[in-house]
Amino acid sequence: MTAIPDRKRFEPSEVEPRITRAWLDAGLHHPQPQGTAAENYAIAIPPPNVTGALHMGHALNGAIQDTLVRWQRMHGRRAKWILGTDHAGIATQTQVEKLLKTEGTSREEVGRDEFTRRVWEWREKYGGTIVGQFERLGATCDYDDERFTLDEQYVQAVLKVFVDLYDQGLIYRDLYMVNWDPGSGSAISDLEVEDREVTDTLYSIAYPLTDGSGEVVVATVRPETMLADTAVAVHPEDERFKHLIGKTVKLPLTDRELTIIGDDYVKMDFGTGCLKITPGHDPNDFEIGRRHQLEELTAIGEDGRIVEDLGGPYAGLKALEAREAMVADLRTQGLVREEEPYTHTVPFSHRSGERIEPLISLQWFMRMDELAAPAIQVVKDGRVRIHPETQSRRYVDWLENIRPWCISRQLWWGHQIPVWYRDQETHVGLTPPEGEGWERDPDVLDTWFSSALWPFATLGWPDETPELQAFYPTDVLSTARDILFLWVARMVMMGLRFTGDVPFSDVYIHSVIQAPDGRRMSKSLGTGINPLDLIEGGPRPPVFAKKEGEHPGEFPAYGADAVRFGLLAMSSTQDVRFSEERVQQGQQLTNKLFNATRFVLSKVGEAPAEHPPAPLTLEDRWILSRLTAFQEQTDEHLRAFDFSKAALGLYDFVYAELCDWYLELIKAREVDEDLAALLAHVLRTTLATAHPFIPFVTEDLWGSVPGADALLAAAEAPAADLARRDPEADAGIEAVIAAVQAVRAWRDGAAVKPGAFLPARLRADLPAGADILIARLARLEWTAEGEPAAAVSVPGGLVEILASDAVDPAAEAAKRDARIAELRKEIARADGKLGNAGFVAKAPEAVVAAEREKLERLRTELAELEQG
RNA sequence: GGGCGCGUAGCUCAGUUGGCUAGAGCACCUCGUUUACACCGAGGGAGUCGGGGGUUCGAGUCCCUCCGCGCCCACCA
Repeated sequence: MTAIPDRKRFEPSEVEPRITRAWLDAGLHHPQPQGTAAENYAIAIPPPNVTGALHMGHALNGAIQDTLVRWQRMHGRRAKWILGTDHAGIATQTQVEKLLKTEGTSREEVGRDEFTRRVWEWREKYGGTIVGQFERLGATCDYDDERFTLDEQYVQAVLKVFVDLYDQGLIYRDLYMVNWDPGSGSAISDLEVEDREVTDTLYSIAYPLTDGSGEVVVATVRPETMLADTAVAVHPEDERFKHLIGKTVKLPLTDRELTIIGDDYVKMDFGTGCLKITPGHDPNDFEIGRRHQLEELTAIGEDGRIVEDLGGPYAGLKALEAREAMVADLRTQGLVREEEPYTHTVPFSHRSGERIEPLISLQWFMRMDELAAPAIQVVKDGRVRIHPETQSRRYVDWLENIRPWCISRQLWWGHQIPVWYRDQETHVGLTPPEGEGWERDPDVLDTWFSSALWPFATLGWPDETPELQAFYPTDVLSTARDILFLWVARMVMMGLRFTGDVPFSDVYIHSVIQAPDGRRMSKSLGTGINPLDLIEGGPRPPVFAKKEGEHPGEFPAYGADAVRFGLLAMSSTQDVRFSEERVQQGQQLTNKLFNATRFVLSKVGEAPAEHPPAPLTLEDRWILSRLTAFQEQTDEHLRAFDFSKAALGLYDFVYAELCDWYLELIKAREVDEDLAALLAHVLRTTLATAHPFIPFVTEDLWGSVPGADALLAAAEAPAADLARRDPEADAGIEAVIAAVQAVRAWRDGAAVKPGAFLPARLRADLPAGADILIARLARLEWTAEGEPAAAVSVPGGLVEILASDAVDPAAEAAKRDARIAELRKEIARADGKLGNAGFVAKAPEAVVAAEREKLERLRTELAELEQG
């Protein structure tokens, strides 16, 4: 037991490093792989990118997961928070490419092997940053067992999954339209594409009929793709054009002829009603092309330039340059009928930010329908529960409409696809084929392919390891909404397929924390905060200025507890705006606990560590009752993933019930052994219950509390003692509080000296012992002598303030009249309600009775006042 | 175009299956050097619950409609 430092404030910066050390030394973050997954508790961290630095989302999610893990650990479960990082293909490769550029070289120049070596080197250097930042938050991840999605063992798991799925016919290679990202020089999946609104020019271009009988006019925003047109389509029912079906047109700028086809995809009322069909460069046209067995031509290559064989004079131009040149030529030929600005949504790469170029290319795909069905089932039958519930609908909808997943990426950083080619032969396997002349597929797998195996590949799968035995399936997966499909759904599918079990039983989708103005937190917008700046102090970005226009100043060093508390308190089932006040509230809470502990310790000395004795007084019974309720509610809120309520409930208990009332109520009491033991018990239980939320301050204080040995983080949380629930004491102290508040309000209004004890008479029906407490906190002195000068309504009656210098009769009369008016109004309301035959007849009896009781109470109070 | 969600005090948000005089934190005002805490305590003002309509004895809560905002999904050139 160590003495609490003699200061008036909790100083996180002094405490946190020491406590972190103690936790790490104790090794509580690293449970032995024993027992079964059912009796143990596990959370797999959403692996941050190795390139990443901690942002608000990590901090919030870190606070959530650590709260859960600590809570379960303190309830006796072997708890493992699986830690690791993701190799993050595109993001990491881009970083290192940038680095190479500063060195005046490039990926292509150094070659694949050297490039990969450089990425590893880079990873060794910067990859640890984010893990250290989690430690700073107080996160008790399993630092002794850190994984990386490119660890040798993990690679083996990924390759095995690929080979198995290939053998089972779910993975195949196909020539198909993909989202080509010119930024990364790779295909990307549908989920990595985001739509942005763009204003383009919509060109109407005339295609002359070959029989010279006229022309059809098509509308397009991408004239440069016309070199790959293979048809013109009209709606088969379109009276204007249906007679043209089967005829041909001459494709301008070329010598080719296109057939006019009918397809009901074409909207008659949009554009010109004629649609140029370019299967090689538009996903819809691709579908139409396959329906009509059209040729699939490529006009724009993977480098974003017009290709040689179709390009003619435009070959080698970038797509946009080609557009200008072609439109100019079309104008010269008089074929541009109309040009108008046109705003529409266009796909962009989520990663590189460049406009997607739909291209046909040879890629690896995974068929998803067969995997999706069981993943839908487990959510429908509750084996996987998604919180909040509304998200499960999104999950199911997406899976029910799932499409093949393009899993190959034209990158060098990642899991290289285990496929080798030699002439017409293909070898798919965990090891290279025998013989000469084989060449391995240069592509790597989509990063999410390996992420999908995270909950079991981190535990050693496919080997039947003790870790897998002890911690799979995991319990909770906590993440942001945007990767429900990218990651969560795929983990469920892969988990079911390869382990035969769900990867986790609960998915918690947390809020996204936005800037105070409602924008996304983002570094480039200047709307982001580095959580470490909140913890340790740092610049406050302008959008976070306390008052608009004022200099934003600096964040004070709030400390990790305050930040954790603040983030949990502001979180919700939907997106929320960042609120520095909540963090401040957390800081105040840590300080309050610190001082409350100092106070209690000054009272209890070496209190016995035993259970509290039978409580002696009304307030003792009350605080034990409230403490029990607090424990129960905290558990309940955590079980429901309601972190905000849990955090705010903690604040309320500590501030209101414990400090404002209980500690004030006992201040004047002599602290005997019983009271000391009780105080120590209440303090220990409070610290233990609060610990998962604000681990540093509670751990620090725990070291000074009698009867609390070793580390709080490793201690067993005291179970809520239901026998201590005491409705009678609850009601009793509630009445005391109401009475004290009423008298205080009266005193304040009457400008009575705050320190003065006023003579008064209690004419109210209150539980035994209440009178002493009221007198103590409201500064009254009960006496039989004296004339009443003022009356204060309290539960069960009133307090008569007796005449003294402190009371001004005129002011009293005015206040009494005001209260009488208020009462009359409320009585009229209640009277009207009870006079309503419908109400009395149809409302539940209890409601009617309560209303009657209330009316009675008000009438009594009115009578008392009018009489006085 | 579909789907989900939101609009409650100056700000950020709670308000369980409709039912005590609609709440909290912060901000604001007043008072207080009561030895745990001024990063504190006590007290106070402040809301046509986005608008309109409906169901009901009773609506912040349920239904319809309109307005404003956010997110997700979707192939209109």
